Amino acid sequence: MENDKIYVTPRCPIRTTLELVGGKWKLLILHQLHSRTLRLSELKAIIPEISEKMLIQELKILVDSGLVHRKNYGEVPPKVEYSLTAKGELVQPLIAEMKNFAHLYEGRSEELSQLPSQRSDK
Amino acid sequence: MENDKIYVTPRCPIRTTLELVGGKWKLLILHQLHSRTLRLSELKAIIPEISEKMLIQELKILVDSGLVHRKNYGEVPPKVEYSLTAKGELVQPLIAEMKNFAHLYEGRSEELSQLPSQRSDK
DNA sequence: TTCCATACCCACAAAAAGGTTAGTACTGCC
DNA sequence: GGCAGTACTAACCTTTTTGTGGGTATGGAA
Repeated sequence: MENDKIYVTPRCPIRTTLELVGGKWKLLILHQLHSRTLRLSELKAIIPEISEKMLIQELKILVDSGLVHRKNYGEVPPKVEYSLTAKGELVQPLIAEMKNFAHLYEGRSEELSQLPSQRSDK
Repeated sequence: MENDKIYVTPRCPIRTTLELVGGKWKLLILHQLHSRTLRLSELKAIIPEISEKMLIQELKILVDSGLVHRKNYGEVPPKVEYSLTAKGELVQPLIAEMKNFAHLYEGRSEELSQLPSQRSDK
């Protein structure tokens, strides 16, 4: 069996996650959609740095990967609402870990020694 | 914490984390270095898909950001060992969450004791 | 009629990320 | 001398990602 040499290549879950939520914007979008519904224009206002094209493009990818739900009201002027799917809500603990890591990384060395692997459960 | 009108821009922890461990390779390298010391050639063998240039480049960034420790033995032929710093070990829960997310995304939430059927993606 | 607002699309350009190939320095081995 | 092994550098190139500036459709308001 493969014992010593565990190559990272085959179906690595880290890579899977990277493919799903990697890049500059996806996690920020998913974070803003956490437990609420937003329209495109609202997302644009909340994340002003993202270009409209990027926002639309990333939302489409997230919809295609099943993390975001898109509800089109078919009205004029257009009205479309975005929200997280059940799978999309699964990124929440990941985002929480990222926040936690960033805070620990930024000069809170005192608390380094006291937490081996604090996990936030719900 | 997350309020209605919180813009994502100013010193967002998600962005901080993205800057530190974002990209295609950093998390894979950090994962391999978890609680062990590896030389460049060993990392190269474990992650065969990464080019040597990328590996060196990413390692340098990780050293600069204080996540990885570099020990140069000053010998000839060169011998350099890489390991995680205390801050570097902090990414472990993050990686664990990514693994967890990937598994949940792929629909293994309820079939823990079952043999999952081969899924061909990637 | 003209304009507005919304959620898009498209062509193109710039920037970032990643990859390829070559070469360096040093020592010990044959 | 010629070559192998190791951790790197540097020049150059390709691919991917991100950004810019335009345009579309529709119905109602002005």
